[in-house]
Amino acid sequence: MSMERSSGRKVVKVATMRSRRLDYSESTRSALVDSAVELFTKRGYAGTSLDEIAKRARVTKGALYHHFSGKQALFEAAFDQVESLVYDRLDKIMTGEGSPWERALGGLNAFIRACLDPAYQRIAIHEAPVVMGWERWREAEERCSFGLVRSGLQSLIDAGEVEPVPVEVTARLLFGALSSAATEIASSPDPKKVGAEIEDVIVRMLVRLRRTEPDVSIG
Amino acid sequence: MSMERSSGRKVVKVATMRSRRLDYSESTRSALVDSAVELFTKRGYAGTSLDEIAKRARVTKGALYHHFSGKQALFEAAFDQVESLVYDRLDKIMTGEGSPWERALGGLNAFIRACLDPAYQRIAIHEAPVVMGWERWREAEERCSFGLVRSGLQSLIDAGEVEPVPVEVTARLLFGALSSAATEIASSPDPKKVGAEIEDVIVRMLVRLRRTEPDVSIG
DNA sequence: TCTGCGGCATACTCCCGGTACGGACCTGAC
DNA sequence: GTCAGGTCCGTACCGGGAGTATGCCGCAGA
Repeated sequence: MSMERSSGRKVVKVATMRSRRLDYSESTRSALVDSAVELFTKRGYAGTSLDEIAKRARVTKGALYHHFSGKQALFEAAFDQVESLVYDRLDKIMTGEGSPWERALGGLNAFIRACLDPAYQRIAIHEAPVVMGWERWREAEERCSFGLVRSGLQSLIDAGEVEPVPVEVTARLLFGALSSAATEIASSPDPKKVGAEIEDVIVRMLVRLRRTEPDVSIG
Repeated sequence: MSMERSSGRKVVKVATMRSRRLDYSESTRSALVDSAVELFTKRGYAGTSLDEIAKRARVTKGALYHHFSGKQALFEAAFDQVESLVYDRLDKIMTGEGSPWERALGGLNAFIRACLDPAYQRIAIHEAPVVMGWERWREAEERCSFGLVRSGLQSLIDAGEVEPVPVEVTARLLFGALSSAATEIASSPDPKKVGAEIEDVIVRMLVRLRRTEPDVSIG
């Protein structure tokens, strides 16, 4: 974003310096992605024209097609941006400190909070499977949010915290429940309240799966 | 479909008889819906043109726009058709004979089998929320499949079969899990196997919620 | 038999995704 | 310096598809 000129100050040229051109190019690219995220979130994929996106990024379709092969590719870039933000947050929690149980609960809570973001909602959860095609979406989620859900569940089992359920299937069901819950939360008049209710029900479900009954510390 | 002429046989005109014109009209309408279901299932909403749909129904866009206000309206008609088929089957089971527990398990099984139908998959579960808008989709599901899930859960609780969980939220989570499972099942190389696995996990979850441990007759 | 209208076809308009091409500007070679 | 080549982006255009305007054809009611 900061595109200030060096205002006369002589800059030392260390080795092959990164060209200013490349900075500009990257800047317009990210402007396009930002614009896409915003408009796709507001009006959806089908309801947004490339001209609008380009205009909002203060360029033309020419620039857009220089950076992206088409509308779908731009959508995927927007998807990546939105998804990676959530992933980073979750990953930090899930691989952080605390017991597997605490980390799982923390991750659950973080995911539900992430679902309050309209962009994540509409782009990553709702439209992505339709726009990108389900196969491709699943593949992408494999490396992102869903991957964390599965590994979280796996470590709970490994740690002997919960009974050995079939990981793959259970994780998919859990992720599906969470995804739909996401929409429910975001479109409810009181998202925080509904979010808390949902979290509560899921935690109680998990507790039921627990082996060690004593010392059940629910968030 | 049966458009046979009366072949000369004199037909008695009882009161105001249903006009032949109306039969024709209704027939083309349903032909359009059938065509839409088939093409939307194969190529998706965005990938299907109205000309294709009309052509497959052996009419033109003119007829299409006579019966439907636009592409979305036609999609909703296709949605209704696909959804009502599944609903009828489920409703028959859920309100049929047997204990609440048996009926719930039967309904679950029927739903998973319904998910093997590509049309239900793609139209009702996948694209409907995006095409119709999530609000409208939710409203429609309220009266259809989701309504059955909730009422099924409710009667389980009323009958004292499972512990009194928050019905609304739990039903939503369950429905979300089932919906995503639907896709998983249909796009797997061995749908029947995956379907059975998923059913198994969900049943085990329900069993955990059960109050009366003895005499647990699963499937 | 005439009129009205429901059912449908034809011929367009407009919007939008995608393509072709050209021009500005930077960069490196000589 | 300058010239070639390449990157970055704007402009003009094309084709397809959703939606509209309009008119014909034939059945229904008088």
